[in-house]
Amino acid sequence: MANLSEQKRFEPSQAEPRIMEAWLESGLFHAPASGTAAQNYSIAIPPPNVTGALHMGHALNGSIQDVLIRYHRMRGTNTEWILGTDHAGIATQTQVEKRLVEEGSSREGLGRDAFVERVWEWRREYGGTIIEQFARLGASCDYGRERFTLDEGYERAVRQVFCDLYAEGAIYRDNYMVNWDPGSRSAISDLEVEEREVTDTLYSIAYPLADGDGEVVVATVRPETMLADTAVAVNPSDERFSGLVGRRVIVPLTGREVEVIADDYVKTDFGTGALKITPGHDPNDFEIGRRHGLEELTAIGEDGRMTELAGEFAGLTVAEAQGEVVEALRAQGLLRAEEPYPHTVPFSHRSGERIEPLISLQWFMRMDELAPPAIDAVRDGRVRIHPESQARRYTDWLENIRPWCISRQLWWGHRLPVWYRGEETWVGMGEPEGEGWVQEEDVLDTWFSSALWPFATLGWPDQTPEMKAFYPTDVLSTARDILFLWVARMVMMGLRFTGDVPFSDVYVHPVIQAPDGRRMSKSLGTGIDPIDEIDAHGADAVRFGLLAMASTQDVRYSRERVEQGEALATKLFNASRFVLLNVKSGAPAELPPAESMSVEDRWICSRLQRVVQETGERIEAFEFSRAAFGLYDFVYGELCDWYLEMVKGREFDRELSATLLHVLRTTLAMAHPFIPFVTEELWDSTPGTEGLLAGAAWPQVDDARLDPEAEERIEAVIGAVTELRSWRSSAKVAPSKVLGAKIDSPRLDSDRGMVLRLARLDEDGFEGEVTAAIPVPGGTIEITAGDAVDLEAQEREMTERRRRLEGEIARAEGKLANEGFTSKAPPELVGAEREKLERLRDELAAL
RNA sequence: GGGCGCGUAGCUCAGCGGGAGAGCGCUCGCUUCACACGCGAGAGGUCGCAGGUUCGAACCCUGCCGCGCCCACCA
Repeated sequence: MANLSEQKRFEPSQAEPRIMEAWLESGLFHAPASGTAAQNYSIAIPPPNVTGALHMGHALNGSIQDVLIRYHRMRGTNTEWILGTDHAGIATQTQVEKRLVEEGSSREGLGRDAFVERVWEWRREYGGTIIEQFARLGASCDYGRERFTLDEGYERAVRQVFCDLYAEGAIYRDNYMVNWDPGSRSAISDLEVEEREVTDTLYSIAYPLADGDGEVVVATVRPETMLADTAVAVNPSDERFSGLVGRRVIVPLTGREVEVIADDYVKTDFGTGALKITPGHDPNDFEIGRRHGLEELTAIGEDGRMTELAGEFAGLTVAEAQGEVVEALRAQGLLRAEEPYPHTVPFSHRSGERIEPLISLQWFMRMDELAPPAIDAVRDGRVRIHPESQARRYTDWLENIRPWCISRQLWWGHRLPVWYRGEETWVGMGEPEGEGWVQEEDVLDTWFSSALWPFATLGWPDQTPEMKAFYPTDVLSTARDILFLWVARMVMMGLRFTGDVPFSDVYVHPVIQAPDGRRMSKSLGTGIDPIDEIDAHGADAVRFGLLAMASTQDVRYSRERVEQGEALATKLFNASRFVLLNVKSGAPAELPPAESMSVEDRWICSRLQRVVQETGERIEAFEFSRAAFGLYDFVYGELCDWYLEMVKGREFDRELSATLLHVLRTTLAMAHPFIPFVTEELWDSTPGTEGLLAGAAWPQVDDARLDPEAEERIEAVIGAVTELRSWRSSAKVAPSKVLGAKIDSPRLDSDRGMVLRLARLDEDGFEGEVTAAIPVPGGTIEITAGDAVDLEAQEREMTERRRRLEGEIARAEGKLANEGFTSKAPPELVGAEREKLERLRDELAAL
């Protein structure tokens, strides 16, 4: 460590890499796979995308998890933070494809095997980046046990789960309506779809009756899909159409005759009351079609272009086809109305393209048997969600869960363990015996493998020592947006395959928004790179800042909070310097017995006990913001502003040295989970420490050191000094000027020396006319200031004081005169109010 | 359309039934022998609006206004 007497602040850039290395070498981050999960503490990190870069959410979540991990490790628990990355199917494939296009190549040009090999290369080159970025934060993950959702063991777990679920019929293949993403050319799940507000045109189109006896007018925003219409539907109770049900109409442009059917889904008060039914291209129509056994036609292909069914429109894009269809209808005089129509439309979360609902042959997973146990686990408290309000979102979603489309038409991911040969289908851990088997081309939705994360990372399906030691994990800390995508699915899979919940607590952390309140996003240009912030302010500062921001709600990124953290690190550094440069060498490692300690020593120890206790409780209650501020307040307020100042008048003997060192060591240990680097650095220079702080014990709370008497006395001293300083400042007394004083307060009697020194007063100099009498706890202090005081300012100050006191007295009197208050409020409160009134009157009299 | 949350000092946020708080910013003062990335002292708020409950409301209830997020199959 650099020379303490010269360095005036902690230098993160030179200290952090060195300290991180020491931590890594120590092996402290690696927990032996011994003991049981009940004894041990473990967290599985939400695996970041392997191609990703650290964003603010990661930084916040990393800070939160590291506080928990470091705290429990210091508590002496065998603690493991399971690390790894996610192969992130679509995101990664897109990124590599983009690179290929830049090179003038393409996925198709390369072919599947070469492409996948190319992605692995990419992963080898860039996959370590985000892990290194986590390390910059000081995250104490087990870097030696890093897992990847596509590594060999993991793949085995995925296959096992797939095969088991297939065997029991929960996984099946079906022609079904899916969200087709023309951007990634793949089906995606409901959760990957986002609704956006769009203004389309609502067209009213006349469908002539087949017998020539009139027409039915339907309303649609997608006229091009009429080419695949197979019915027109009306509400059975709609009298306007009562005679029509069962009759046939002609779908214009196609000449196809379809039936008018009755279905409750159709609203009578919307549009024209008649609905064209396109089972092939609309999710609702699909449901209606299945209910009525309608034919499912396809006019739009997976390439987003019209199929042969579209006749003259075949080959056009959907948008082009819409225009042409409308023109053709207009030409035939069948277009009855067009009006602008704002509504919400599904878009792909990944590619940003408009979803094309299509019927397609996909693999699905039934959720109706997996969901109820996962609901129960939260209801009966085996999984606790914090904050509690999120639990309802979780259960609501699970209660309305629908089949999950798990196949993706991608190349990067877990290829389904399914083989076909003619009409035969084989599902198993490996390729079947015999010739001619062809493996399914599709891969699994990335979230399918992520759902196994807490146990697949520990060697499941084998009963490994790691499984025994760390499963179930303790806490899962994550952002709100993946409560369904990931958390709920982990609970379901965990219960189904291990028989146990994957974690006992879910902490849903806030979202950090951009300073202007918008979403932090790269595309909006609103992102702030945590690594830049670490470079500028240090990892401790960023951690503290993020934790301080992380109250229960969403919050705008506040650079000030980070700077507050930076200031805390500097403050702690300088306070430590003060202690370390002044203590006597060879001071005892033990705290002196309370009987031989001065009142301020007993006070700071007492306060320290309380803050240690509180900090631990707040960490365990996931109240990180309160914990961080509590720590800050203690260090700045009680420790530096008061205790160290009080101590300055004293000789640094062995006892004081021992006390100072004890207080320093305890403070460093307590602060370590929040600001690990600076505390580790200082720990190294502090006598009486051994080894790394990261491996040291969390401070023992010792009730015997609680000292209400000392707390009351020092409270009085602080109160008096504050009053005196305030008076000095408003009376414009030069800060360095020592004034004469006479203390008249029994409460301050034993501690008069401290009061005098901190307020720059001197009892021997008390002579001449009394300039002011300052009310202090327990009495007054008279001051003789001679001409050192600005009399006018002093008089103004006194008048102002009197005015304020009179106001407060009036208020207290009013309150006590209110019979409702004296008779109904708790007696101790009324008593306190009476005492207060008396005290205020005394103070006024003293003035 | 439903659900959740938020509107408190110039800014970002705590507080959630008994005398309005923090950080930053602002003003005044201070080279006080750890720290000027510091220290001390201040200014600044009808706690979104309107009702209600209560002896007492920023805090509980109702309504309204504004903002955000999530869920949802009216073409």
